[in-house]
Amino acid sequence: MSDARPDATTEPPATPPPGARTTPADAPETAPPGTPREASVDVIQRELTAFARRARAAAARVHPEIPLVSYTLLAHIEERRGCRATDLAAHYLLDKSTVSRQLAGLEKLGLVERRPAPEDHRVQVLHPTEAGLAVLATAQANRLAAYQERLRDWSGEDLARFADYLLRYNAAGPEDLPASP
Amino acid sequence: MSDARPDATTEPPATPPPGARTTPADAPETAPPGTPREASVDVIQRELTAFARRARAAAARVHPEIPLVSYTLLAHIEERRGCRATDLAAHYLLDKSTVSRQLAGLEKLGLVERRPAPEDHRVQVLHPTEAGLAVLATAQANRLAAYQERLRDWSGEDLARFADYLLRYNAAGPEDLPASP
DNA sequence: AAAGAACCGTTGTACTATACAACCAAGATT
DNA sequence: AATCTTGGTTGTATAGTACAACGGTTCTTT
Repeated sequence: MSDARPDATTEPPATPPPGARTTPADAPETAPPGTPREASVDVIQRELTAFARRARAAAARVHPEIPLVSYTLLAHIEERRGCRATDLAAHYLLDKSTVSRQLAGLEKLGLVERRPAPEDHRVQVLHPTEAGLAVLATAQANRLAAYQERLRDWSGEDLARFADYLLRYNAAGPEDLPASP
Repeated sequence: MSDARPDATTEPPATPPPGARTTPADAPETAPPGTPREASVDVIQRELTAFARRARAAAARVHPEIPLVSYTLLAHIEERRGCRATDLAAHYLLDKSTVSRQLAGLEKLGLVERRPAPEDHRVQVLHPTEAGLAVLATAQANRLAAYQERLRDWSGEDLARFADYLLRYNAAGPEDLPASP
């Protein structure tokens, strides 16, 4: 309660927007049994958006150590031991230049290492350094812990299903992601 | 267009991860029935993160009309007819200055209107203009349509449950959101 | 009532993330 | 060889954001 925040902590509109909605969805706080598809989709849209929106704001707080979004890239590099910059760009829908600069930053911080590929002399194979792995490990641990905490009260079944839904949602590919600003 | 993203799903796993863990976008795994809590949480964490990351990238494509992230703010203003700038800042964990500038942009585009409050002369009550409402309606429609498309194959039950999970997840409040970098 | 604290919003400054375009270097095609 | 293609870097520009300092307001306290 640091500040006066009368309206809110949660995204779902306190008051169902009267009219002006394109859908009859009144954004129920908890989806009742007979929720029509449109309503559910609307809620999903809004909630995912809310998540994405807040995620950015919260990011800095979680690992201020890694000053960059490039934490993600580092994670990816680690995940598949050794990858090219282009892979990262493709995977995250980023421009080559962006990735290039991010990597430059990571390298300057001593978190990644680039090695020329023996075969193709154009590519550089990226590897996390020791420091990179360490940073990554703690960051990951922190984040996972935070999620564990947040999801503490959930039943195992719900967790599994939620995870499943998310996988399914994301599996559709990044192309047409209609998400939040 | 020589995009940097020919495909995000086809990138060759330069070195396939030895473990069971793959990247969501590459290998949509399905959470097996007996998934332990930790695994589920891990998946949830990763998938939500992935979503957040991609969301930003996709944002511009969806509504290029509204050049700003401020679409969100506009939506919020509309949602609760009339609100103050500080509310927005608090709600989205943004700095006052950021909100101020975003609003300036929206105003310059003729999408919002600020009126001094009769009572308190410090505050300005924000209202969407006609144009603002229109823009918002179409943007919302587009986005919803995109989601509908993406979720086309889902059963009504799954949609309802997914929506429910998201609500539940987000309801915990923005404070400790441990999300993606 | 005067002084001070608290609040709302703007402006100055700075930095990150990002895109697009132009470019260079190394392979691949013809 | 000449030309396309691909991987990466650099130049330039633009959002979005934060932090700090500030000028008005309103509320509290003396």
